[in-house]
Amino acid sequence: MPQHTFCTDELKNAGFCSVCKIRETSLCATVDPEEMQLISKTMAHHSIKEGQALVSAGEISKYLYIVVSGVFRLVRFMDDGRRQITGFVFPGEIVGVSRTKQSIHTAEALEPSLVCSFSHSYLNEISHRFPDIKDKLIARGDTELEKAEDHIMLLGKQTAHERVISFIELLLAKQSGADNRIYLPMSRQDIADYLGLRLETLSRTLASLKKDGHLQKVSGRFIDISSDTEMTK
Amino acid sequence: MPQHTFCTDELKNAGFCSVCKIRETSLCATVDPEEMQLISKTMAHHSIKEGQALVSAGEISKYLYIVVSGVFRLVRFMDDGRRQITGFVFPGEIVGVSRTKQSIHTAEALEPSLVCSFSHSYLNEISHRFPDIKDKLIARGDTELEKAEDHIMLLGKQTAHERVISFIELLLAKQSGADNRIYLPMSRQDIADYLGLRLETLSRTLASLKKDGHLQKVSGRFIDISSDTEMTK
DNA sequence: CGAGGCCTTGAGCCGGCTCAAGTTCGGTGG
DNA sequence: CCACCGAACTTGAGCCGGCTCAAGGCCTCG
Repeated sequence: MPQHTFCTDELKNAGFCSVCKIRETSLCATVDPEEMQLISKTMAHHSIKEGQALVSAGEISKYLYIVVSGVFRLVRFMDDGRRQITGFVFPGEIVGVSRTKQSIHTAEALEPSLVCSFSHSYLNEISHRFPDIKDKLIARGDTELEKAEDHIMLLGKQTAHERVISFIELLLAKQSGADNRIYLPMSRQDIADYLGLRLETLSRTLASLKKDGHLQKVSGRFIDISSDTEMTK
Repeated sequence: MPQHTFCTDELKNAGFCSVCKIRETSLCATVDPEEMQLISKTMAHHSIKEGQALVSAGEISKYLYIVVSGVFRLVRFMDDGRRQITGFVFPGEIVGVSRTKQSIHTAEALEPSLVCSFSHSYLNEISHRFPDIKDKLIARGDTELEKAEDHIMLLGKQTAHERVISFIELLLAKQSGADNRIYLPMSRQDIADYLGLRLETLSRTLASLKKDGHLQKVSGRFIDISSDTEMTK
């Protein structure tokens, strides 16, 4: 597994919340340390293979998943096969919030990933002791909604150039790590389906951004950004 | 006030939850009748004038509003003035779920409307007695997310024709009342900004749907649907 | 070294956009 | 009641950004 991936070996082997990198920013932050110890022993961890679905469209998910490492795409199809990616899910984010309704999209791993899962009934149970959990879930839904609305702005009003730049900035924000170089966990087709563009248009737009000097290098799953320009189209 | 509006006189005069038409489908359904009586007396009702903003982009809303009658548009601008409507809010739906974050859109009344409001702190308080309230809020966020995702599909993958048809079907679902005739509470520009189309394209598409026989009549704020065709483009 | 994905590039087309007149309609004042 | 006005909507003509179809590179893996 190359080290540019979102999935670190460290986490793969750990299996305990104490070393979880995303714990503090996630749901678990509302639970006190002793309780966490307890949960840590009973909670299920899953390692998800590349391409595997965490939740599937039309099914009701009994579990809520927290992505520990890896990236997922949320995919939705129209009857005639047109595919839209409605979002990507990064570490610390949640899949399967709804405990009642059937999911409208499928969540597929883009790379080998780690998630931990809580059954909705268990969450409901411990929410008596930790009422913050429900507040967190409400807040989380709100954040998701903002993401969706940003996406709506992008699809409704932005040009191809703007969309690609927005997308690169999105990834940049997630990957504060390796500076100037961005790793794309997803294929061109995934990106195009997220941006509401055709594969070819995306490719051409990337090429044009390189020619403009916005990007330094575009090669496979890596993009080097020209550090001086702040992507200000 | 013409009777085709979403805002009925009955509700305007009432001011008490007992006659509220949307109570059973909304948040309040989780509260038992006696408590409702109490709330009914203390709760604030507001009548919102056409064009008035319920919440504004960039501001934190201290209140959660339930739309009792009327329709709102959720508006968001880009720096250069491009406008996107990210959604419409119909009776029974909620505005201002977030108690912490500042709103990213403005909610403006499309017609004289009635809302009732709860302060977030009050909601938090009574949620001890009625824990279902938080579950309802979580579920509500989830429904919103589905709406947003439908919108994303529409903007990302549908043609102009499909978008207009989807929109008409959306209104049809909200207005189960007067059959075959749809009333548009919003302007053409609002619809266009919702659908990610230009005003002119929307107008032309409506004209073409009429010529195709999908629509019988398109005149101002009314659309008559050809009852035989089930809009199956 | 060959096969098969995945990505890029090319050429031409078309759906929706732009710019620019009309047209309709509700409201307002004479 | 009519004349006028402005806002909202429709229609027309031409253009262009992104799509389609098709070929050509470039990795990866066997």
